[in-house]
Amino acid sequence: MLKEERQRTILNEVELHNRVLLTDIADKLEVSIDTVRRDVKELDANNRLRKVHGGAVSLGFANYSPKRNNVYALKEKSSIAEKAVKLIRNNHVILIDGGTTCLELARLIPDSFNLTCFTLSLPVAMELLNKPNVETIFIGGVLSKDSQISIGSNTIHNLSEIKVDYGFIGTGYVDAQFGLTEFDWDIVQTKKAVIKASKKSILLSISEKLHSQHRFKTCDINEIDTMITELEPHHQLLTAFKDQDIKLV
Amino acid sequence: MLKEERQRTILNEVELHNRVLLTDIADKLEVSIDTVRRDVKELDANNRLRKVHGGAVSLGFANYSPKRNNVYALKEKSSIAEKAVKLIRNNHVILIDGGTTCLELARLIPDSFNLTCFTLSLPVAMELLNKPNVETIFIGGVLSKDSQISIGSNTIHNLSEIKVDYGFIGTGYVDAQFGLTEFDWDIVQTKKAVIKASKKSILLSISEKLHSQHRFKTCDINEIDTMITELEPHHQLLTAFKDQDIKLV
DNA sequence: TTTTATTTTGCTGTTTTTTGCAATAAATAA
DNA sequence: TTATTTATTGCAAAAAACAGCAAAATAAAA
Repeated sequence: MLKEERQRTILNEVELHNRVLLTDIADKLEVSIDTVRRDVKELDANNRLRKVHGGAVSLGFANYSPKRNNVYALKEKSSIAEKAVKLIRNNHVILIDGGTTCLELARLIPDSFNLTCFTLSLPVAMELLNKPNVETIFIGGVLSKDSQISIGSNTIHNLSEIKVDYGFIGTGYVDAQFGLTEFDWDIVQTKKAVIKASKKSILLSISEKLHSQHRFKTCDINEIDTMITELEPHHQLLTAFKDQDIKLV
Repeated sequence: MLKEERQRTILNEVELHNRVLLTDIADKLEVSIDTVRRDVKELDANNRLRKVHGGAVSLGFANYSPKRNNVYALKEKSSIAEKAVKLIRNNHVILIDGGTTCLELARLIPDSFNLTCFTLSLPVAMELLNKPNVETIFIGGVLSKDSQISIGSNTIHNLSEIKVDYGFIGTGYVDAQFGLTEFDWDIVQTKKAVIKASKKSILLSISEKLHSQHRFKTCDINEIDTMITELEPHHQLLTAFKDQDIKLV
């Protein structure tokens, strides 16, 4: 039996079942487990599959990554996300909201971080699955087509049963006077639940969104513990928030 | 024996079996192994085949999809998904499992269909969000990195509270005797819950997965109502399933 | 035809690759 | 935690590849 044949068989088996055990392969091909191990190692090095403890998994399954070609103000959002990541400590339990800024935060979480992450955003969840040491828990519910997050009573109920260290929330509109507001009533209800589920709420908002408001109110500004923008904390645009009971980063 | 003749024989053998062993050829042609080696080396240099340690493989075999962005056996899976879509009626409430075949099913749901779709697969949910008339509900829970679906007790509990018309499930291993099996215990528990939550369970499986088994059992074959493969229902590979209380499509 | 040059082939010893085994370390499960 | 499974490492035997050489076969020239 040629090595190429063996490797082809291994690949077939992996593609077919998404995951295989080295012992099964060794058994099937009637070679020693060391040989299979070496083959899998080689295939892994060539990016044909991914080697895991005890076996191998297909790549096709773990490759999805949301595209971020056309993210508005990506630079600002990245800088916000960078500041946000600095707040996170190992073994924290956090909750990440939807939106591109939060997605950027998820993306920037280092591979080494050991975290438990709740989220109700589909793209954020996808991103978190790529982090080897993050346990991801999706808050289920009816999915909003626009924002790709869970909404509705079921979501709110699920959120009512958890309490996390930090809740990172994005928002539509922020104003020092009127607080956080949104265009969509369902989203507001969900965000309220997110804030309630968080010991500390961290608001991620680019400066453009400051001093704007809309129809439905999520909460007052002082219900938020920390607000992160791409600006320096003492920037003049933020003076209106300085008086409030809120930490600026 | 002419060199041309020998090389022709080698090529024939490679095209027929996709591979040859140098020793076999030397034996068959009654020449020294060095001669065969030299022939193969020459054929390799002319790109007629690919020389490997101990023998040679056909070109197609060697660079079989080096960087495949397409799904394994996509053709078969699409044909299964097409058959599955035909079972769905307007205003049905359905539940779609994970896996590439189920993802293909989600993709093939026509835009005109008015459905309520539960799912525990992240990629399937993403796909369903593109369907204008489908209300998508994600079953939350701990997310499995490998399979990108919700697993764990929370998922199972959530599933226990719904009852859908059709549950479309993919599976790792299927056997007429041993039923549906998986290699992962968590997945098995989840699939059990999916079957329980469905008035009718539809199994989607490409024929390659038939007559294979693994460690943990999901259920017996007769707990499934309908099995869809890419084969005709009367294909000989399916005879073992004909005796069972299961509908073949 | 005979002689010479060239290519092909098989053989020998050496080097490299592959494979399985055993001892130890690491990771996972109970 | 302890016990069991899986990984890693080094090693040795076997198989294969390689390089060089000489005999045999073939082609070309005298």
